[in-house]
Amino acid sequence: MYQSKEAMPGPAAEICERIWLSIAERKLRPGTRLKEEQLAEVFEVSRARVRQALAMLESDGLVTILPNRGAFVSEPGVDEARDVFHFRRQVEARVMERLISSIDDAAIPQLEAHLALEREADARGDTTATIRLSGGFHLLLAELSGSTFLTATLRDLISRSSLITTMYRRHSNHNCGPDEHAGLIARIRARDLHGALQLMDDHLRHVEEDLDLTEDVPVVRDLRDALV
Amino acid sequence: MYQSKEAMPGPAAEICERIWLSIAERKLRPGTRLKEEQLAEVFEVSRARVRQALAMLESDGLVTILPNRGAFVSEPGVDEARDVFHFRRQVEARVMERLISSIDDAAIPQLEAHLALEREADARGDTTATIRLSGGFHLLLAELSGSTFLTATLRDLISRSSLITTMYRRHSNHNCGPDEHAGLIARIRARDLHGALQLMDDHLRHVEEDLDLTEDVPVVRDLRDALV
DNA sequence: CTCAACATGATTGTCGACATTTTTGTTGTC
DNA sequence: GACAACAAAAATGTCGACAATCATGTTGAG
Repeated sequence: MYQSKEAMPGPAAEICERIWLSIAERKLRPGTRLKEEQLAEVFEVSRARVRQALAMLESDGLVTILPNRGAFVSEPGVDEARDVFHFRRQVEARVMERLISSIDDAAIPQLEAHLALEREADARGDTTATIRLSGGFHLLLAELSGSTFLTATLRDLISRSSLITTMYRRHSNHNCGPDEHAGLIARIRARDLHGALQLMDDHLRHVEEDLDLTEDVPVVRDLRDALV
Repeated sequence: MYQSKEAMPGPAAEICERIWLSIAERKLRPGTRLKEEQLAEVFEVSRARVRQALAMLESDGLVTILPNRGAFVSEPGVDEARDVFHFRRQVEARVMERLISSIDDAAIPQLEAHLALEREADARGDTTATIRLSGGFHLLLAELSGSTFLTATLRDLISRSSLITTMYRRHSNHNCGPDEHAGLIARIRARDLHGALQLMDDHLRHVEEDLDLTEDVPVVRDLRDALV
């Protein structure tokens, strides 16, 4: 879990970014093997860079590295998926508590500006940007709450949520609509903690309910684990 | 935040371990610069190894890496310290909820076995082992709760708590006594959720109150940040 | 024909050397 | 004597080549 957003090894972060985007766009499907040499060629960087990037992505839970075997796009199971969403609801609740008890009015415009970006991306049908900005909204909430820890944790959770969403979503991809975000801003402005908590919880459950978490897809990466 | 305890680059983990221990033993004080070459010489490994280890320790919050400047033992401020403890109380509460709702009796002996180790270390005055085992108890609780996420998060929190404790502790180092852990086991065995939550919260507050978090020690690492 | 042992190819892991950046020390000028 | 520009030293960042490991394909004995 990287905490400072921009202080990490700059050039490697860009590789992360592009791989992340490819996963979000479903170009890279879960289970796909990520060969270092290949990535190095595609991105025109050294293999060491790729290695750094993969290590970061692993700590974000997006890829799984098997020693001497290679890196794969993670395939979170349904139990892990539910775990992530369950925990995320808790964390976002804590964020909201802190935020409402400490936010000053000067911060509200930041939220509205972000919301505007979301609506714009949504309007022009830019799915990738929508997913990204949607997570960014929640992350912004955490940053404004002033807790570096909540921020770091939520950042991790959002990455995983995104991957889970791309794996298990069944309907179209309204990954979490800007409208509900607008409602959250309204509650925050009114310092309505109870309402905000309620809406946030509904919001997150809504996202989870859009997923098909009925059956586990036990695509094992290592056959040794399959025949146990 | 590394999740799988043993699946990380094995040899590098050992370096982590030893640095971690040195920090816990207060051999390495917060703010100390960690030169890669020097560490490589001491541990008789390549500099690349040291680099890996430092990257891990950074993600655990124990060291801070400034690009092109080097790695330093982190110096969490009082606000960050309170943040960590506050969040940790929340996480440990969630752990306890899950644990008590899902634990089976076969797991109890594991807790007791761990407690025995703690008592033994405490009895022979092995401070380092005591600190380590004390954190390990809480981590074991998380593992038994079955949530990989809670476990990973708590693991991170415990690392930071340990560093904070070494920085701000004022009394002797009864970092969190085995006796309170025994109480927790009793509550768990009795499936007494309310009592367990209460005791856990007291326990953690107790640890925090033993610290001197009155004044921030603004030891800046980069002078450029000091004269702003 | 089956299976085990071996050889081959591909991929990851590791290390040492070089380039870059920062810091420290020196010199020279005003 | 103070300060700025420059030079030397040290530490970090980066890269390419080699070694270790794993998967695959082949061969040969039973």
